[in-house]
Amino acid sequence: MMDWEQIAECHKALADKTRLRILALLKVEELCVCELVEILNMTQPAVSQHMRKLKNAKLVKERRNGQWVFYSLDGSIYPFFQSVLETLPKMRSEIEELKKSGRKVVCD
Amino acid sequence: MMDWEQIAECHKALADKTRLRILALLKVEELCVCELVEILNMTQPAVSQHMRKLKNAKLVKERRNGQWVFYSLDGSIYPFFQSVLETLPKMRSEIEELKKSGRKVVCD
DNA sequence: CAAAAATATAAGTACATGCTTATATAATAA
DNA sequence: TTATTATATAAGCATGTACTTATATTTTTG
Repeated sequence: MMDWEQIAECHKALADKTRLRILALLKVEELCVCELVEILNMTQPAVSQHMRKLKNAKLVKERRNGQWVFYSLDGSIYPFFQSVLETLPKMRSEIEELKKSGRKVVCD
Repeated sequence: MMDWEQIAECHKALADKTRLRILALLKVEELCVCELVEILNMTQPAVSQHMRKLKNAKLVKERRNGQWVFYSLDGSIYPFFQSVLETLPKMRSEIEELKKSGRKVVCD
C-alpha cells in the first residue's frame, strides 16, 4: 500500500501545466530534453528541472543514448496514472510540427 | 474537453497530505468541519481553508444543515477522480473513533 | 586533447502555499 | 436580544515552487 506522502508527491508532480503537457507529449513517444525545449519553447534548465521532478515522482524514466537523454512514461506504481493520462489533451500535432521542422533527434 | 489549467488545479488540490486524508474520510461518509477538526486534530481555520480549496477544485460539494456545513465528495467532472480515491488508504476506523467518543454530529 | 552539443546543477528572485492568530458571519438557544 | 456554537475570512509569516542566469558535467567530434 502507498503512503499519504508518496501519493501527495505524485500529485505535486502533476500539479503544473507544463509537466502535464510534457506527459501528454511522452504519451505519443519518448523525447529528449532538447526536443521538449523546442516544442514547449522554454529554456533548457527549466525543462531539465521539470524532468527531475517527474523522475523523482517516478512518473517518467530516462534512457541515455549518446549525448541525449530520452525520457519516457513510467508511473506504473500509481494505479490511477493511466486514467490521468487519458484525460490529457492530445499533443500529436506538436510532435508532427517538430518532425516537419527537421528538429527531431535521430540517433542509433 | 478540459483545459490544462483546470487539470493542474485539480492536482494542486490533491497535492497535499491533509486534503488527501479529508477525501479518504469523505469516502466513508459526509462530514462537517468540526468533525474533521476532531479527527485530523487541526485548527478550525486550517480545515476550513482546505475545504475551500477542495470546493474550488470541484472535488467536494457542501450542504448546509442548521449551523453545520456538511461536505461530501463530488469530483464527477474528472474522469480519473474515482481511481484516485480508490488508491487512498482506508479511514473507516478514524470515523468509528469519532462515533465512540460521542463527538459525531447528529442533526435532522 | 580541445571544441561543441546536450544535459544537469546552483544561486537568486518573485510568487504560491499552509499554517497561525484575530476577527467576521451565520444559525441556534437561552 | 444576547450568548453560544459552527464556520469563514483576513493578515502575517515561514517554507516551497518555477522561473532566470551562470556554470558544471558528460559525450561526441575534429
